[in-house]
This record gives sequence, C-alpha cells and structure tokens, in this order.
Amino acid sequence: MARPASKQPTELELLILKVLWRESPLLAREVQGVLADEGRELAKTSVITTLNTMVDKQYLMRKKRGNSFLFSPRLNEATVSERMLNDVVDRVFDGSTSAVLLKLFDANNVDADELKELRRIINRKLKES
Amino acid sequence: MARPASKQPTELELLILKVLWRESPLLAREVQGVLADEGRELAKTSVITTLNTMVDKQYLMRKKRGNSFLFSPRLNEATVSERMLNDVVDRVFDGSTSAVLLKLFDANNVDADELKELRRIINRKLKES
DNA sequence: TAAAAAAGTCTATAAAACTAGACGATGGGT
DNA sequence: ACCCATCGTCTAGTTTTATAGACTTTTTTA
Repeated sequence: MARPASKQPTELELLILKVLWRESPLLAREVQGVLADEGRELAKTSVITTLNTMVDKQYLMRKKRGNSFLFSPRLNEATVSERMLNDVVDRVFDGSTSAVLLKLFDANNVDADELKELRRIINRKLKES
Repeated sequence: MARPASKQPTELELLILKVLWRESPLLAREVQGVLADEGRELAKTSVITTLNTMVDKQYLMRKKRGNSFLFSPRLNEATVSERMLNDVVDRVFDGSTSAVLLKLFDANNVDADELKELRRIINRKLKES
C-alpha cells in the first residue's frame, strides 16, 4: 500500500480548473500563458503532463483541433467547490456544518452588509421549512 | 524543483492530531491502538515514522518517559481547523467568506434550530458593530 | 524548400506521503 | 543469567505530485 491519489484536485489541478472555468476550451499553450500571468511559470511539458493526468482523472476532457488539443472542464466550479468544502467539513469538522459556520463568523471578517444578507437568507430558509 | 511539503496536515496527520486532541500525551502504541479502533490498521513502525515526521514539522512534541516517548500536539484543534478552513476559503473560494457561507446554506442540511441559532449570532454581531 | 516554430509523446528525476521489515537496545520476569 | 516482550532507529519500497528535457511530427514562414 503506497500513497493513494488525492480524492480532491491538488493545488495545481485546482489552479488549472480555475483557468478553464474562466475560459474554455483552451490549448495547453494558452493554459500555460494564463498560469504564467498568475506567477506560476511552468515548462510547456509540465502543463501538458498535468493536463493529461487531469484528463485521466476525468477532471477534464480533451478534443483534437488540427494538430493540437483543446481542454475543457468536465466538472463545473459549483461541484468542485462543494466537494472540496464538504471534504473539509467532514474531515476537519466531523461533518458539523454549524461548527464551520461558527468558525467563519468568529475568525473571518464578515461585514455588516454580508451579515444582513445572510440574515435575509436565513429568514427565507426558515419560511421555506 | 520537486514536490513541496503540503502546507496543511495531511490526511493521516490530521487523524493523528485528532486522536491526540482527544487525549494526550500518548505512547506510539496507544495512538496505533486508537487508529486501529477507527479502522486504520497500521504497523507499529508506520505510526512511529509518521509521529516523528510530525515532530519534525512541529505539529507534535515528544518527551521521553522511561524507554519510550510520549507525544502531544503543539497546535490546538481551533488553530488547525481554522487554518485548514481558511486554506479552502482562500484557494477554492478566492477568500470570499460569504461565498462559503452561501454554499453551506445551500448544499448542506442546516436544520431550523441551527438557523435560528445563527440568526441570533448574526444579530449579536450586528449590534456589536 | 530549408529553417524555424509549435505541438505532442515518452522518459525521467526529485520530494512527499504512506507503509513496513530488519535489527538493536532495554527492562521485567523466572 | 536468560528469555522475551517492547520500544526505537534505520532502511527501504511504492505511488503520487510536480517538474521538465529529449525527441518526433507537423505546420508555418523567410
């Protein structure tokens, strides 16, 4: 038994997904360019290798256009962010959503407008149930 | 440039931290026992190796008792869970706490009592500011 | 058309994460 | 004194992640 593949996208995989959520399909070269703009300078082959493992993992799909490939996400941002958040809720907070909510209120700076917005949402939710 | 050490505790490291947050200091053998009870059966040496890398990473401290070592956490649960949650907030949600809050409300089952409790907290926060 | 640019595949290296066996030291019991 | 259980260290194997060079093929261009 050796190291199992991480259940969630790795750090670099997430960066690439975010690039493709903003705009896709893209060529490997274009992904490389955007990553470089963001300060992550990788060799062409590094980007291609990672894109291909992401295709293997079903994170992306790849279709040929001429002599090159276009990559697009197979999972949308909502799905992935939900999964990654739930992973932390489960593994770190033992599945307690309210523990996470409390921690967010306590630790982070949620301004008054956001608080009011959340109160509106809570009131709506309470009416629904 | 090869793979950098993960900034946050890995999956197994988190399990071990949770064991030691419940009860510490513990001997390696005791940690092994608790993990086994939870379904993660590891060889004695695997547990010791991991505990020692966690000492290197400053996650744990180790003190001698007789011919063996007692391990205890150097970081408390609040600190680690906050860091791990913030990591997801930053990396996945671009630092938007309110986006996370909305996602939690939408995706997860927060029951009416919890909603009311949260509304109380929000009202208190609003008064404070 | 020959050179250069661009794309992909194949191969490879290094560190991290996970796992565990071989072996040595120590200490208690008979 | 001797056995053996216990504990730690050292070493090591395997997969994943991150990274990139060498090389081939294809396309563009001077």
